[in-house]
Amino acid sequence: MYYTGEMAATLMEIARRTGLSKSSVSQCLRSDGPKSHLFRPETRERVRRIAAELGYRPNSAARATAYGRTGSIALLMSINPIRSSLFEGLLCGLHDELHRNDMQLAIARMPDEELSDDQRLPKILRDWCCDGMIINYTDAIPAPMKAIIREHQIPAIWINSKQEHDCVRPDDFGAAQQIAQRLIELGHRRIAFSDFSHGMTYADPHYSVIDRRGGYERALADAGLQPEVWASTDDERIPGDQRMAYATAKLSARDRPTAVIGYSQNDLFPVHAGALAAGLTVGRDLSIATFAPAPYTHLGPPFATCILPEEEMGRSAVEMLMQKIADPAGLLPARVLKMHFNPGGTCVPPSGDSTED
Amino acid sequence: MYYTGEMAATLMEIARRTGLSKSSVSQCLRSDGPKSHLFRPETRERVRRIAAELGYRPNSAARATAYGRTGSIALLMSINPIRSSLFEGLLCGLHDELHRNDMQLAIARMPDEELSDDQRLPKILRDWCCDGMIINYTDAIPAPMKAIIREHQIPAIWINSKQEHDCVRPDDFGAAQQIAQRLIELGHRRIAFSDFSHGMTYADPHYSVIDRRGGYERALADAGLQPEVWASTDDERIPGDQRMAYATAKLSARDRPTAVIGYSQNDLFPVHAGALAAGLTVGRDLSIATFAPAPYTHLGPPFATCILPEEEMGRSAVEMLMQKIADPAGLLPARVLKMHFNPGGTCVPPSGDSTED
DNA sequence: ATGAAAGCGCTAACAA
DNA sequence: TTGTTAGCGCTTTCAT
Repeated sequence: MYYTGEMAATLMEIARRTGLSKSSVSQCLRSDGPKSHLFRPETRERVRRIAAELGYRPNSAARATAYGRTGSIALLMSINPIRSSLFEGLLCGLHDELHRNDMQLAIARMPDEELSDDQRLPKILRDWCCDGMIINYTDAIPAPMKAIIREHQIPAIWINSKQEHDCVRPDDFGAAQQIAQRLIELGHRRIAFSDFSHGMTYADPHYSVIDRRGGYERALADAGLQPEVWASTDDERIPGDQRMAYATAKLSARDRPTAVIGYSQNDLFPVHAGALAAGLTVGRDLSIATFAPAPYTHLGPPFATCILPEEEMGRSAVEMLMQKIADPAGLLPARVLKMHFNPGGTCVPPSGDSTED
Repeated sequence: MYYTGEMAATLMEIARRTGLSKSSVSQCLRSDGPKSHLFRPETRERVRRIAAELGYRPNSAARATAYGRTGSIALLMSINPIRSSLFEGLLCGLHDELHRNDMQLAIARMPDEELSDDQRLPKILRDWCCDGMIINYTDAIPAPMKAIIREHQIPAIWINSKQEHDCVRPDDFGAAQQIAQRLIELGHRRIAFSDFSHGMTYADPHYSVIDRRGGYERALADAGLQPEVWASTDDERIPGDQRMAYATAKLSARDRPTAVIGYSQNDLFPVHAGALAAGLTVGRDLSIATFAPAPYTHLGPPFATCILPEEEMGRSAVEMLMQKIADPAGLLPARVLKMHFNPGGTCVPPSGDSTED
């Protein structure tokens, strides 16, 4: 039943050794207990010491049974590839805030196939084993999942997704608009937007695919400029090994763009290489900018970057979830997080050699 | 206590409605229960139906209290930046195998500072709340963590780290050796190894930093070739914005290497760009290869890559952990996972224009 | 300042 | 084939 031959220490054992009762020991051991301050400091100290000697570890399952809260929340994700880069910071933020609340994080990934079969539901949905959920499903949200959460009124916060309520997400539209405006202010007239990975080839893309491009187009429209989008379409796909050549061609043209905004860093690498091939130096002859958790720094001057507020999103989500757990009925307004623009070293005025309007 | 005004359904409630006893209901509901097959199919069906109607979700805390197992395992990580790329596949592997065992994954990240202060230990170490741990600490392993795991004899498997026992890791040495041998077989005589990020600047680097370079050097030595390492040293740092220039210089020399092995993809981007700047075409004039979860495909032909067996590592770790939970005393021999080499499109014979020995 | 007792929801050994 | 009983380790209420 336990790891060792000897049983693990319990409250009962400590009670025996200290001559106190089980409930007294329980109180003494918890600094937050409703009556813990009623005990003599010396008593509490004695209890602590014995507990330490015995290597006592509270059985959190038993506590959860009695207390009615598990002390853990779950992060739900699709089993389909997530942008793992988004993960590191998010985890930090979640951890930070959870730790402040002395709670744990469980991770659950859901293959869509299994959700149809009730028997094979992930434990996390089948059992009652967490106090709330943070949902990182951005699209193609499995119906059974939503149903279960609704029926059982499980406190849940959506992240990285556009929802009216109980939701946190970065302001992708605003960020893209901001980048484009900065470039326009610097004097750029031809600004391209590259999104090789998505383009219009997905029926139901992540909202950021729409919004980043949307913000860019809005900024250009407001300034009376023509947008130029480099993206795969249903008619014209741009596979990985052709992107660099594509960029080279575009950047070799007489009316080439003087700046390129990439949907992500991955959309900028081929642009960077294409610029080199076209004889241009990024950060001098060509400005580039993108969206990422942190500026890319291994390829010359740091890429100008709108910083994805991953940590903040994690912290906000937990914060909101705590409120939701306290008051499951209340609807929380969506939080839209501003992104900070780090100009890095790749955002400069257009150089003289390019065609000015 | 519960989410809704109405209490959540319990075994007791189902017992009441079916006219059965609590324990009968418990057995009927679990297909794996020791006595579940003793009940009439019609009884079991009735119980199932009522449970479903009531929206019954087993309280896994209560179950854990009674059964003595939590049904979850924890992944321990440092709070310091991990290679997040390593994360996606690992998570898949862990999830796969855990799901087969109907278990859950908890994530815990440990800031080193807090570990000194006993009061602020992460819940995961302070409480008894998982059946075992998978440890992703590769270096600078916090002493209190090790102590707790040892004292409480918590079943634990180390991943991504060199340990004698209870450990799974990729064969970085062998993989590097394999890459180098392939290049040598192709006719390359000058093969460089680039590790801009680490080099010799860290006192206690991840074992792969040593082993990848080591495997490379061994292969070259065996073939009687001179190694050429591009790495930061204590005397000569190569910051991010100088790497490309560094590579350009090296690749412009008359006795330039005809192939470069990068410690990671990030070490290859500057090389790729440097090659362009030096007028070389990667995959024709220059071969490159590296180690990664998957070949990089957004920059011309896919990078030749030794595939990090993340999923397999995750699965193996869980598998071993299950054994360890069953028999905590037994020592499991370390598993060293072979990597598969995917030649992609950047591994070709040296072209004629380079200096042949 | 401390203890006794009841109960959380579940499992398992033993009866019937 | 089903019920009874006794826990699991903890928290909380109510006495003292």
